[in-house]
Amino acid sequence: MADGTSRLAWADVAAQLRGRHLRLTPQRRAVVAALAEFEGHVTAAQIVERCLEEDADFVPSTVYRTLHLLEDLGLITHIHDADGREEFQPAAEAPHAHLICRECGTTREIGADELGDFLGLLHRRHGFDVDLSHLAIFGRCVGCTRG
Amino acid sequence: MADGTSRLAWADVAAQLRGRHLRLTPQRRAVVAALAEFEGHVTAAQIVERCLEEDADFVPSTVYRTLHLLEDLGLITHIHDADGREEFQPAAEAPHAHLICRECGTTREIGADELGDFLGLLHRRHGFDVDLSHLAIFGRCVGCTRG
DNA sequence: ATAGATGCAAAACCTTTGCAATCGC
DNA sequence: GCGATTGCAAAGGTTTTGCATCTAT
Repeated sequence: MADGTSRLAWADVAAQLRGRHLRLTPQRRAVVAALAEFEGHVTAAQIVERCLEEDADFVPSTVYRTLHLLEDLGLITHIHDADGREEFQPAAEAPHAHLICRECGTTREIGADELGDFLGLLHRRHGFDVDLSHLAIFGRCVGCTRG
Repeated sequence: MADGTSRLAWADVAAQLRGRHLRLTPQRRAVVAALAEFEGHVTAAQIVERCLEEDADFVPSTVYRTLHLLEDLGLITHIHDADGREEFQPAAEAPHAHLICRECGTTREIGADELGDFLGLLHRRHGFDVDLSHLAIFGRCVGCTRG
């Protein structure tokens, strides 16, 4: 996607599941819906909470299983946030990294194009292929530096 | 440090502690010694294990408390590894980032000089000051790409 | 002496797992 | 119906916390 905002496409989820003889259950719908709602980086806990609002019978293990399934299907990815918790995001068609402010916790996306030759440099120099969607860059954001 | 290898200086630890009326206990010595031994990125669990070898009376909570204290003092920093566990390292005088292979788990250090204008770019473009020592870059290393 | 540290044990947290029951296909 | 999926409940692993005791300064 050009604008950096990635959405989890229903069609993709359905297609992937059917293609592998996996099932589209209400619980999975709910998790996907929750992911779509947040439109960005979500903690597993946030998904659990959202799903519980919808249906009190929801259970965390199902959420985790679903999230890991979606990840296996290549539909979402996860990074670990500043506190070490899993934070999921739709697998963007245009992969992007995250700038995470250690002071206010704000997360901001930046695309590969904003990294300059960073990726190429690491590849040439170390033969290292960066997994951009798992790249969490910690530091201080503008606001906190000025404030 | 110029060579990228950072050591935790005893003098710094002692100075910081005394300056704040904190105490240099045997347990703290042991943790610092363990950190020095590994000379790099260490898991909290590794420190605990090492300390237990020295003295069976060691207790994990003390290790965690000490590590967090050292971090507060600015002597060490930590990142979260691929599994979300805390991984500590001496606060390098020459800060460096880490290349972490998601396949084999190998970690490799790279200095600011190897990042090209990456840091400057983020600063100019987003006003974002990267905390280099918390930068964990995930991807595939040379070995795993070739293999 | 006295504030700071430790050990212990328990809890908090996040995540995973086994298994019988259930339900989508 | 069959096999995938769920709920439940329990366990696993990591990190934190309260409190009485101890100790470096």
